[in-house]
Amino acid sequence: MSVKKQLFEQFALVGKALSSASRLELLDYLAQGERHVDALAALSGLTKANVSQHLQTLKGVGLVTARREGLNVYYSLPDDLVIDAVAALRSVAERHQAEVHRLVDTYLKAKDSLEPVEAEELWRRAADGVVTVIDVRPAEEYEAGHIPGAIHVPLGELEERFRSIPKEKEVVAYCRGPYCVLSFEAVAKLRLMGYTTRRLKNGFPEWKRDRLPVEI
Amino acid sequence: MSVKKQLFEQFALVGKALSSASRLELLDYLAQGERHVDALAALSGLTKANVSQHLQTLKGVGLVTARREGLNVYYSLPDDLVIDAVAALRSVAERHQAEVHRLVDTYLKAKDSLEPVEAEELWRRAADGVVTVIDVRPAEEYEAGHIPGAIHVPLGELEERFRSIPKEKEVVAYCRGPYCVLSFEAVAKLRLMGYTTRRLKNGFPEWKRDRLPVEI
DNA sequence: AAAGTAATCAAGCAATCACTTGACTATCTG
DNA sequence: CAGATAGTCAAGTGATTGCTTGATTACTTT
Repeated sequence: MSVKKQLFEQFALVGKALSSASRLELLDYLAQGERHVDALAALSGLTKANVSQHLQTLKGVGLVTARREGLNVYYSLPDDLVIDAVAALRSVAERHQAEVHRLVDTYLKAKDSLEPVEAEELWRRAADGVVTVIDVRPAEEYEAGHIPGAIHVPLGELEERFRSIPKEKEVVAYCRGPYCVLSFEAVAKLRLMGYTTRRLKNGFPEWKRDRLPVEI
Repeated sequence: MSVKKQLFEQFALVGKALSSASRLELLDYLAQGERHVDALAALSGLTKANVSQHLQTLKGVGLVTARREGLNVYYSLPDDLVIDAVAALRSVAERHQAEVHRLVDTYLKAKDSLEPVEAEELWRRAADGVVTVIDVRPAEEYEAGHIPGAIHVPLGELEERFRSIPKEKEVVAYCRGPYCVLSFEAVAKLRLMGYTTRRLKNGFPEWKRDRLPVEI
């Protein structure tokens, strides 16, 4: 085997030692200070024999050091390199997890976003302030009456005016009715910009018909 | 399973991905730049299918990213966190390896140091300048004749004079003969000071008897 | 010396892993 | 469309791993 391969083999041994959740947990406890085997077993909920084996594995690659004192063997971290190594794994995992979450979110929202919001649900959530309602109809129609608190953003002006819409909250777009394409297009554009967006199931006429509050 | 355990499970996945010498080698190539599967297979000497599998593993925890361009899929490192993680493993491995080497050396030298040097071997190595020869007998005996190039360091003056003995070279101490304790004691003291030291198997009288060169 | 406690060792099991082989998919080119 | 190429998938095999159980060692206390 080449020298290079041998080197990587050595590094891999360290990786192998760090490839078990139990061992990482033990290292986490040891990062707080010296512990003996029974204490670690109690903290982790593992059997004593199992903890002992994990500690041997860690000791085998220099991730922990042992010191006997009477009956007890105290384990501890030899230096900060160990903490650095665990932290590095953590960073990679966290960054990747964040990416996974984002992807899952996007996917789920994409599915949900095809499901339009019911008027009753929208009213309830708007009252809680957890959604932004936007009206994408032409100005005349907006001025003739709209859902209370709705921001008027005609579809043609969406590109210039989307900055006024907070990105944190879900956005619900509505227009003239269930077959009005304006809100579909608004949702599509906003989603491309990174918004969580859905359509109101029906439009403003239905809202009014259902005796829900109207602002002029 | 507890949230905490789940977290460690995630970190462990990253460790697992880093627990194979082949994968670390692939990451090393990718650290130099984007590469497609066949190129990595050629560089590493692994089969294409195997490289592909390793890359899937790495991608699974976000250690590499893939980009398709025509027939080729180009892999690369998503960010410096990956390099940091590998470097952390490397550091731990290297520190530990150094310790292992030190321990093995100490052990081997300790064993060897019990084996006295043969006169013929000493003469050969002294001619090469790779050993320092010290004479620990009293001044009168040294002045009556000694091994050429030998430094006179009577046992009683060892503590004050050891600074004149280079630490890099092996030190060979001799005195009156195989049963002369002076050289044993000198060896013991010098080893405590960190020297690599052995005794000459026999002493100066035997050296002279064997017609080896003498300096006065 | 005997009893008791902390830790380790040893054997065994199911699960997982690395690697191989051969088939399959995706993409480009003639 | 057929043929070629890059990459992936799927199944199988031997080796390794994590954990359990019960025995053994190391040390202290009585």
